[in-house]
Amino acid sequence: MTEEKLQNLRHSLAHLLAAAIKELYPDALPAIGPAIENGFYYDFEFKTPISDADLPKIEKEMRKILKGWKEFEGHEVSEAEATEAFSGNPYKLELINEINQRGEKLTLYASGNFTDLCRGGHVDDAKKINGDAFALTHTAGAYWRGNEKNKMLTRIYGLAFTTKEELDSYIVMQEEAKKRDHRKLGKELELFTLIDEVGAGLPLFYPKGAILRRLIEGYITEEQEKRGYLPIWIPHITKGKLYEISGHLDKYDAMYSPMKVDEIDYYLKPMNCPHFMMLYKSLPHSYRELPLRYTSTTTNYRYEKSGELSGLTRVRSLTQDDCHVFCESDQIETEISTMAEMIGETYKAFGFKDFWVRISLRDSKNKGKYLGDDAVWEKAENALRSVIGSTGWNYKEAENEAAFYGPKLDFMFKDVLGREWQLSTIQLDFNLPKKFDLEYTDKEGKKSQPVVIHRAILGSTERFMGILIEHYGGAFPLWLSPVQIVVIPIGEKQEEYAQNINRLLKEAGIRTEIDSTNETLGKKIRNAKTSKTPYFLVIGDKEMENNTATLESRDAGQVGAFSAEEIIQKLQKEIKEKK
RNA sequence: GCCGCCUUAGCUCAGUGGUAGAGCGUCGCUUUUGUAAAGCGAGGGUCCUCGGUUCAAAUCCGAGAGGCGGCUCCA
Repeated sequence: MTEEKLQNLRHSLAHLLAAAIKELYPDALPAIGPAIENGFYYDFEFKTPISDADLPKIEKEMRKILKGWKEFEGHEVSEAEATEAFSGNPYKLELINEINQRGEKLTLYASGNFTDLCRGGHVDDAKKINGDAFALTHTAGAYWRGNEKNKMLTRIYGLAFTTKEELDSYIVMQEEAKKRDHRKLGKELELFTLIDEVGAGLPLFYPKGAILRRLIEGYITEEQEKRGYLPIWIPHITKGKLYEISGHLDKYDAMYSPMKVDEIDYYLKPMNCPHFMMLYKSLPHSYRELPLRYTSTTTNYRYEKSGELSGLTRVRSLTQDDCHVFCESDQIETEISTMAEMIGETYKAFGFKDFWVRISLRDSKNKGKYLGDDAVWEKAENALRSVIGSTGWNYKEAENEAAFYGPKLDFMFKDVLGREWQLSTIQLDFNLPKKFDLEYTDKEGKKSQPVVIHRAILGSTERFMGILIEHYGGAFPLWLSPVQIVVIPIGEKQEEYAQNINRLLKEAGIRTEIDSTNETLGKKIRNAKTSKTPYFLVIGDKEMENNTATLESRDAGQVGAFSAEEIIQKLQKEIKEKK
């Protein structure tokens, strides 16, 4: 079945859902019901609330109605006719009005005794809908037209495929994906946790999680320093004055309430840009220093709405690998190119292939609403386009998506449940240099204003970790594994010898753990495997006699018996290659 | 924040108005193990919190906190 036909099938099922709802809840008002990835949804205003428990009943009704359906009959109607047909339904009336305003034709589609306002796109014969190949999955609240000022409707989601087999295999896939959910693995592998008494959206990291964080952040630090990026450090609380200058104080809504220190308001920092600006401003600068690349990996605190929080992907304490490059406008393209190259290398190192880039540009028809010089905008937008165009990455240009202060690139990823998240970002900022009155002395000896490029590769360490955990399903490559090898003495007799091997590995910089518990070998191996550690060593009498240890790999099974030196060499070689 | 669901031992979860349960983990003893779970025993709970109904509440009702699925903005 073609993608278009599948869309038609799904859209037809949305109609069927609405028909069933009208039968079961005559006073419910249907609003809008499109086809989506893997299925469909329909939004309704219910007079009495329904919940997931009502779905089986609705599904049953859908199958019953489906039997009486043949084809979808469409016909054009006048505005008066349409308004008449949907009087009492403010949602449909709003849509009718808008369609009419746009000068488009109004069409109604009917099947059985259900009629809906619709632009078309259904299966030509309702018999083509397989009653076993769809399923209602869950209900959710959704604001009318996605605007929180509007009424909250009840959305019913459904899955739909051509055959029951496709539906079943999709459901099985979802079950498998749930096993890789970073929130589940975070607990199981002792990486991080959320604690009620600490607060919502404030994750705490166990030793293994802290090591993983350090490895990820350390990688970025190393890559940056190779390229002439300079570390800075900034405090986490700051006078309100700073945000008055930056303009965030009355515009930024995710700031925590201030605390009084000596009668003055101090804020937890929700972003780092103003501090970077101040540090730049506090020294005189020459064109010879540019581009000046300041970086800092530092935590921000943002008040995110409670309902928005989710594991590590949406939190209230987020650590950014932040960077601000101060440069001349002629240097924009080279700087962005370096950034893109670093981002590409980072994704490769962490095994990320599945992402796309959004290029947010200004509204070309309304250039007046943007801040900054037209020529600089032009340069910046072209630089973003040409750099991304030459990488071969998937990208979409999004006109009118740029901030008023500059265009940007956002790198988008999906989590195991198919939700999209932004990680890396490159943003031009023509506003802050002005607000902070930044300058440098140019070649002619005159004061000039630098361009600021804001950039984060990880985006936030927490979110990056969430995506990373799911990407590997917790089975990290050797260089990223919090524990790289478990040393397993079979019994007490080998304990001392095993401790010695463990020490040699540790001294060589290998992250090890020794399992000295009073358990059977089988149990110790099971524990090593369920912890997803890349390697383990078995040490019994045989190994002791030959001064070796038996190496087994998570991915490749038994490797063989080696001396401690050989094992160290093997692991170090693999770490170097993979990284 | 809003709509819906959920919250019982460290973890996964049974338990629908009448004295709080299981498996795993933890601790102790026995066992000293050769490639995915040894045996026995012990300990562990303000049943998320506060309030209400009831002779009696983990269970029913209300409010709050936290988690989950969505909606708008964002890393």
